[in-house]
Amino acid sequence: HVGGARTALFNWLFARHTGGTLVLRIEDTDRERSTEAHTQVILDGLGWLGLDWDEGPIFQGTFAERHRADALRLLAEGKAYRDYLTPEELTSAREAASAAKENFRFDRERLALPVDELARREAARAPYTVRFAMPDAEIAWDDAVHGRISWQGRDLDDFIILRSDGSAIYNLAVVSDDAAMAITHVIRGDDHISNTPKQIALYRGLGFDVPIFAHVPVILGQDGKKLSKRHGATAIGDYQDMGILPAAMRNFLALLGWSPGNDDEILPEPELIARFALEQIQSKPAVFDPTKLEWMNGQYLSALPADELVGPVLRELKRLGCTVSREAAEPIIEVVKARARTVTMVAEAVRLRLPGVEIVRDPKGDALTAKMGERFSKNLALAHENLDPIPEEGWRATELEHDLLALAEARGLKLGDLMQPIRVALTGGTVSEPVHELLAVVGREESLKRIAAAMKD
RNA sequence: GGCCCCAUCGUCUAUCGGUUAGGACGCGACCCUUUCAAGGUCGAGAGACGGGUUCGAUUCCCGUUGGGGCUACCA
Repeated sequence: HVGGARTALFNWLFARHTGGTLVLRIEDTDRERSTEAHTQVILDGLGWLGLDWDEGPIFQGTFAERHRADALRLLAEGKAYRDYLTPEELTSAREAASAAKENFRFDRERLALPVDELARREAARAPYTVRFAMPDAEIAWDDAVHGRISWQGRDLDDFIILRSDGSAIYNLAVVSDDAAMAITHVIRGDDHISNTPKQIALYRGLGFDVPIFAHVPVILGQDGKKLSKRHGATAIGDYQDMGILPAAMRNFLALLGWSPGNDDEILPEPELIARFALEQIQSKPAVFDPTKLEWMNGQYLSALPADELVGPVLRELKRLGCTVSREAAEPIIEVVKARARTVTMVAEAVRLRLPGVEIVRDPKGDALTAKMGERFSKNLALAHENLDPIPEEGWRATELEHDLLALAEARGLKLGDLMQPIRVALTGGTVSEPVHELLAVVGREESLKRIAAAMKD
C-alpha cells in the first residue's frame, strides 16, 4: 500500500544517496499470514515504482534456526527465561487486571508459578514460551527523524521471544537478522517506535551493534485517520490502474513527509537521490492528497515526449478494447497530453479521436446544446457547409484555423458560438485542444461525419 | 487507563530567535480578442491555547488541549 511504498522509497533514496546497500527482506515469521501472493504484490509494486535493491529478497523464514539459536543463547546466559503459563492463564490474568482497572504488564515475580507447580510442569515437559528478561533501565536512542526517544525498561513487558512451538517472534527475528546482515540503518514506519526499545534491549543482550533508526510518520487519509482500505485507492497497483506515472508517484510520495528544504517540487529521480536526507523528514504524519498527486502526474505527462507516452497509452487503450497503431496514436497524444492528468485520460482522449467511435455527449455538452438551442445545429450546418469544400490536402490545423476565423467574422458570429458546437459534435464534451487542431487530428472525413450527425440533434 | 510520538493556510510544506511568515495543490477573480480540467497574473487563506527563557519568539523549555501509535505465543 501507499505507506509501505513510501517507506520503501525513503529506504531506496537513502541507500542510493549514500551509496549504501539496500536489502529487501520479507518478514514472514508469521507463517499463517504471509503468502506468496502477498510478497508478489510487494515485488510488483516496487518494480512498478522503479525501486530496485542490492540484496534479496531474503525471506526471514529461512533463518528460523539462527533466530532460535540466538534466543537459546539468551536463555543460557540467563537473560531470558522459560514461562510455563498457558495462554488461558495469561488471558485470565489479563482480564483480572483490566477488571481491577490495573495496567497489565507481564510481571515475572507476580505471575511466577509456585515452585512445586513449576517443577511439575517442567517434569511433565509442558509447553513453555521463552521470555526476555527486560532490564529495568532507561533505553534511549537518537532517532534520525525524531531526535532522542527514551523509554523506561519497567514500562516494558518481559515479552515473548520464542513461541511454545519453538519458533521466534518478530522482534527477535529482526534483531538476529539485522546483526547477521550487518544492517546499519533501519528506516521504517512510526508504528514501530514502541518495538524499538524492545529490539534495542535484544541487540544489547545479544552483544550486537545497535543500528541507526529513522521512524517515518504514518500517512493519513483525508479524514485524519490512518490511511486504510476505506479511504479508497490505497494499494499502489490502484494508482497504476488509474494511469499515474511511476515517476510522478515517486516524486509525490517523496514529498509526502520529506522536503528538499526549499520550494522545489518537481524533482526528477536524480535530483531526489542527490538531495534526500533523513534529517529533512517531517516528524508529523502527512495527509494523502490524491488531487495533488493528479496535478503532479499532469506535470509529468505534459513534460513527457509523446513517443515515450505511446507505450503506456497503447496498453491502456488495449484494456479499453481498442487497438491503434503507434503512428495513429502519437500525433493525437502530442496534442492531448498537456490537458490530461492521467494516462487513462490520455487514452480516452485518443480513443475519442479515432474513426468510427460513437460520440456520447457528456453533461456539459448537453448543457451547451440546450443553452444554444436552434443555433447549435444552425451553426454546425454553417460550419459543415464551409468545411466540406476543403480538400484533403488543405485539411491542416493552420488553414482550418484561418478558415474558421474568416467564417466567424463574415457571419458576425462570436467565435465560441461557432467553435463550441464543433467541439461537442466531435468529442461529446466541451473540453479539448483548440478546435482547429481537433479537426486536424480527427481528420476530414470523420470530422464531417460527426458534424453532420450532430446537426440532426 | 499506561507508555510513546506529534502540532505553521483546508492539504503538502519553507523558516534552523529578528521575515509584510514564503512556495505548491485546491479555491476565487482576471488575462490569453475559441472552450478548457492547459498556460499567465492577482487574491482569500496558517503559527492550537497558557505560561516561562530572551531585548525579541512560529522557532528554545514547561503545562493544557487536541490528534496519532503501541499496549499479542501479529508483523
